[in-house]
Formats: sequence, C-alpha cells, structure tokens
Amino acid sequence: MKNSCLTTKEIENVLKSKGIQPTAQRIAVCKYVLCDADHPNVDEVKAWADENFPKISLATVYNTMNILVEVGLIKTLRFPHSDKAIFDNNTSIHHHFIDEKTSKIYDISSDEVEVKSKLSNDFEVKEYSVLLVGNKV
Amino acid sequence: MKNSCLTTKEIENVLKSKGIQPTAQRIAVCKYVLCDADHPNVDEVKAWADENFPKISLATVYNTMNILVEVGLIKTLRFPHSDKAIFDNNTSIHHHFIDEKTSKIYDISSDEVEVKSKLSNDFEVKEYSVLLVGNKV
DNA sequence: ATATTTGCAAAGCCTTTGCAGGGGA
DNA sequence: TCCCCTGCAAAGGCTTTGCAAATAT
Repeated sequence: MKNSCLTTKEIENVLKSKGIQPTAQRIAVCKYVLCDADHPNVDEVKAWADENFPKISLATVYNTMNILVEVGLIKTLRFPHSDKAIFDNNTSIHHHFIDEKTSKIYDISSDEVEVKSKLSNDFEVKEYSVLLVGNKV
Repeated sequence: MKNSCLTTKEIENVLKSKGIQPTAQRIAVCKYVLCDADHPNVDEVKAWADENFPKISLATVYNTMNILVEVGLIKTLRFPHSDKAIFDNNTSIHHHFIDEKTSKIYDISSDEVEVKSKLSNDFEVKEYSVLLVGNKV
C-alpha cells in the first residue's frame, strides 16, 4: 500500500508544502522512498540513489530520511529481528507481517486484522499497529 | 505481568533445565531479569548487577541476555522510538502500550486488546503483538 | 549576500568478538 | 585435566555530528 508514483514536480510541491527545500538529493531520495520503495532501510535507499543519482552521501540520506519522518511523510519502524531502522511510506493505520525465514515484511491492511481495544480511558491511544510473525507460503 | 520472584535455587534449576550452566553472574542477572525487571535494556541490567553483584562485565550481561533469549526465557523487543534492545520476561502473548512522553512501556493483556485475523491461509501466524502508542494519564 | 545544504571524516552509541586468565565439572 | 565462562579491550555496525565547500533563495 503506497502512494502512487509522483512526478518530480509533484515531489517538489510536496516538499515545499512541508517547508522542506526541494534539493536535487532530496527529490531523488523521495522518488524512491515515497514511491517504489518497500520498507527500505538506509542502505537500500543509499544503494538506489547511487544508481540513479550522480552523487549523494550517506549522511545526506540519513538527514533526508530524518526530515521526512519529522514532517510525517514516512514512519520509522523497528522490529526485534534487526537493529536497523526501516522506513514505511504508508503512514495510515495498518499492520505488518514478517516472514521468519526471509525477514520480508508484508503490509497488512486494517481490514485483514481487526483490533478491538477495551483499555481504560487513562490510555489515550493515538496510534497502534499489529506485528505478526510467521511463515508466508 | 511477571514471573513471581524466584529463589536462587529455583533459578539454578531453571537454567539447568535449559542446559545453561548456572554461574554466579547468570544467576544474578536472572534474579533481576526474570523477576523484578520491567522491560529493561542492557544498561539497566548492568546497573542493577553493579549494585547487587561483586563484579560483572558488560560483555557477560550481553552474553547472558542473548542466552536467555535463545532458550526462550525472555524475548527481545524493539520499538521505533529507540534503537536499544529491550527485554521482556513475559513470553506469552500480550501487547504493549508506550507513553509518548515518558517512553514508559505498559504490558497490555490479551483480554484488554483483542486481535482478530482474517488473513488468508498462506500467512501462517506464529506470534503477534499489538503496539499502542499514546498518552497515559 | 545570506542562509541552507552537502559531503567527508570523525565521533558516538550499541553490540559482538578475540583472547588470556580463571573457575567449575 | 579439560572445557566453559568471564572480563577486558578492540572491533564492528548503525547513526549522528562538525565543519568547510558548494548550493539555493
């Protein structure tokens, strides 16, 4: 579940609307991260950028990902099986299934897994997500 | 939701039953981690051990935690807000609520949050847990 | 002209590893 | 005795930071 792919112009507008200067590096990263990427970590973003952009440093990739998280265009995920941050361009409520063997992450829609809270009112829930672990056949 | 506190003898037996040599350091760590600890990270385990045990190295703490995870006495958790591993001595199905402001983790029982999966059969779910984020008042 | 961003390298955490010394079976 | 465990220090992986040069407004 991703944003449909955006043109360069559209990415520029998205960034500007969030108060982010649309530099060439940031646009390049966004092209991948907001469109084609599927739960990438920083290495994957860097690898894609190295192939599709003249020059970008790892520091700039980190910097850009952090900015995108700050303005809410993407979210950071962390799962027990890895200490690397993983990024998700789907910022609405949904869940994740991780294949034990391959570590591949599958997005699971809210329709597919239903969560009913009976928590007392002193827990003000702002967001939630289910992590499912198992085998995908 | 924790194991009720165990005597040294009981911890020794637990470790032996898992094929782990009950050394003094391991017993000390277990006293904290299997009983009193509430979602500790390694630093907290080390700090506790420094106060309650003559001498233990950070490497041994890491080593012991990894062993406890391997034999299933505890589980590793990771949450988006921190890159540190967090350990949970409750190994049965339950959920977690994180207070946005304090980062305190609350255990949520399966009774309090119900999960219903409508996933197709090619997702073989072995375990699952819900992460809730918000404010605790 | 001014402020922001980039790239590089260094530094900072968290965690693992190598190895010599020590202790338990 | 032999093997495993511990502690220390070094190394490794991920991420952030400092700063000078380059770029954008």
